[in-house]
Amino acid sequence: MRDTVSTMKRRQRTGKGAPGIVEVAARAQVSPATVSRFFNNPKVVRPDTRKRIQAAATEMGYIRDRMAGAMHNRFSGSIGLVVPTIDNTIFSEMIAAFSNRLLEHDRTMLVASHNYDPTLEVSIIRSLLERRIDGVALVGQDHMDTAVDMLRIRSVPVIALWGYDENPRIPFVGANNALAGYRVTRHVIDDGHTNIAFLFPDTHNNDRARDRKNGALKALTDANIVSDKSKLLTCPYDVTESKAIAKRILTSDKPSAIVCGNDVIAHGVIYAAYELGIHIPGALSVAGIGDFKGSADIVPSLTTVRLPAKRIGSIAADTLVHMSESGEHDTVKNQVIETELIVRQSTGKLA
Amino acid sequence: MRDTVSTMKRRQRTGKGAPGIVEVAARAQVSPATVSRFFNNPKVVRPDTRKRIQAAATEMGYIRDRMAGAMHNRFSGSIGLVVPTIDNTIFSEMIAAFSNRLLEHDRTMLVASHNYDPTLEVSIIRSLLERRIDGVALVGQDHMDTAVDMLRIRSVPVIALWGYDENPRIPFVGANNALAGYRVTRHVIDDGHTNIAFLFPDTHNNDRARDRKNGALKALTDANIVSDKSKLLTCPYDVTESKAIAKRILTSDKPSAIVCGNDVIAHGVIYAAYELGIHIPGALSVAGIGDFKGSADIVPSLTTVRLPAKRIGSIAADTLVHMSESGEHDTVKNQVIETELIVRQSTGKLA
DNA sequence: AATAAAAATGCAAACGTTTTCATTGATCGC
DNA sequence: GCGATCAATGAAAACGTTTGCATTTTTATT
Repeated sequence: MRDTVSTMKRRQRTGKGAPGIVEVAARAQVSPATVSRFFNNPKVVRPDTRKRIQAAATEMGYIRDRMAGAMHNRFSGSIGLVVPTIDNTIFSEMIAAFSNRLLEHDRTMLVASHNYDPTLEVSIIRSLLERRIDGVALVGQDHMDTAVDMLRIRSVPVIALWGYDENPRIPFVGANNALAGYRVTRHVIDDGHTNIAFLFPDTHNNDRARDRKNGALKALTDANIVSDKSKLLTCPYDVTESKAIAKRILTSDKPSAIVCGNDVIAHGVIYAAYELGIHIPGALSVAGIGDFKGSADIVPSLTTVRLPAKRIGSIAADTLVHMSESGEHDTVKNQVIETELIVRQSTGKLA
Repeated sequence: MRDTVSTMKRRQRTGKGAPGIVEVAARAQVSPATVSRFFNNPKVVRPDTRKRIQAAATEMGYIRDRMAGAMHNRFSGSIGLVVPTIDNTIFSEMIAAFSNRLLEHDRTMLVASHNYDPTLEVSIIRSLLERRIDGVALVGQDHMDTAVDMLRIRSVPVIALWGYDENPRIPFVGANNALAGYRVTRHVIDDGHTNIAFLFPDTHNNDRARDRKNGALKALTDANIVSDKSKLLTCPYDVTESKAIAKRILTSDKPSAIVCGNDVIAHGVIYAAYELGIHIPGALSVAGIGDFKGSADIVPSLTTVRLPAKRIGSIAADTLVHMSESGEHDTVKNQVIETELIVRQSTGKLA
């Protein structure tokens, strides 16, 4: 009798007819425990029982309730990814790779973006923690202590993406951004340019941009070129803005080369040059960092440094899954992704 | 005594020292029930009690466990978004908007991509259902029956994005893609072009593309232009591929205008023309659909039809939250987003 | 100040699984 | 063919909340 009441209530809750593990068990003539085992560790149940359960489950359209399971399990099956922005090419390729790889591990991804606001990041992490995520990937090493502490206390596996640090507080999967900045600048210098402008994003709360910029400036000093403050411009990751800024600088300062914090910025610069009738690479060399989708196709094709976003995403997903499964949170090695200078048609020797 | 055992076990499970609702209750000198009420419906607890609980919670760094809560609650606080691809500009702007709006509603987003594979879509939906999502947004109306049924049976709110349908099986938030295709083609025709090529993606499992293409072809027949099969090309949403295909067609068929299934394809066409030294719009008109980020900045700026991706994302998030809260799954009205022809410099009168 | 009504809180039973422990059934060596 | 081992299953106690109902405290009314 009481069974009926409870069942009815459940039905109402979950919709018309969503069966639970006990309904499946009843139909398969086994106990709920066995059904549970069937789903979590099939090999411990005898083949013919397996078949019966499988049949019952599909016939009834059973879908497991991982939330209920997670209460014992410690694992929710979801992994978080916290990025500055989702719709920027910089991250969207990585997000996609991360998500796809997670799917292969039978995990789901919770993503959220904080727009470079560390406080918002904290509340996002809190919100993820409320959902019992099995691990989180953050971008870079610049985070509020609160954020890192919350994760540490609950011993949730964390890794930092993109950044590179000799002595990181969070293990990372990333590339040496300073080197990337150095290399691309060095390439431009090797082509004979000395009047070089730089378009980099705000380095506040953004260690990747900071490293790249520092690397770029180091190449300058190494070559004994005095860097002029007026040639060091701040520019967000946005084509429209970079195009506007580039137009300004190209009509006033007239540098012979522009090094950009990433490819999106460089795209804007190329468009600006086009509109002003400045020939690339004849009158102006342009270089980016990142090698985004489209950088090989734009005309002229863009000289840049390849930072394999997809690989970072996949490796991050693998690592996080491994960390959560093995419980080895501290023995994780930092993973340095190699970068590569890609010389294309947007840069050339100074005439 | 037994309390100690259980507590120790929990600690081990959740990490070193993550307090639960009962620990907070103890410290605040109230019952767990009251703490629960405090978090779910603060106004039912007396102000001074509220203060005590708040204090205890922050001091102990308590983070609620929504999974446990969800077992009674019916709501998990997560909403799913299933898209064909994540890293394509077409969707990433929408995903970002969806996510941000969800965050404002104190919900989190589970995203996954299926790469236009309906079977994979089904298993993604299953996986989301296992996580007890409160609602799902899908893209378009082309889905396997299994997918829709699984959701219906559990009465999980669903909406379809982007698509438009007179008589949709899923309520939608989208734009009239056929009209968009019609308008942009019509514009090109009005400029005097008759030798028009079309670059559209595979319309299999993609009602948006299908509608756009049909709209475009309708504009053709309405203008009594015979559409030549050889001018109707299939091209994925990818700059590299569209550039290659465009180069081919521009050296053989030499159309005076190319209408593209979306802006990404159009970007590729513009690059192709550049490389071939074909002047736009002098010798070739190019038009896209979508008005993506960058389409206003590319040189020449792209004539296209604006389909406000961000608005679709935000509205979808709002609608889904409302549906899940109110339980009104069936009274939801379809929401048509208006499109707008944006004439820029990539199209011009036939000389 | 006493009583009725309302508001706040506590108790304990859910929620749908997983998992330990115990039990049953099968298998094997002799 | 018999006990001994091992594999497969079942019964029941968790997991950390929420919530209906009962109880206490507060407030309003006279």
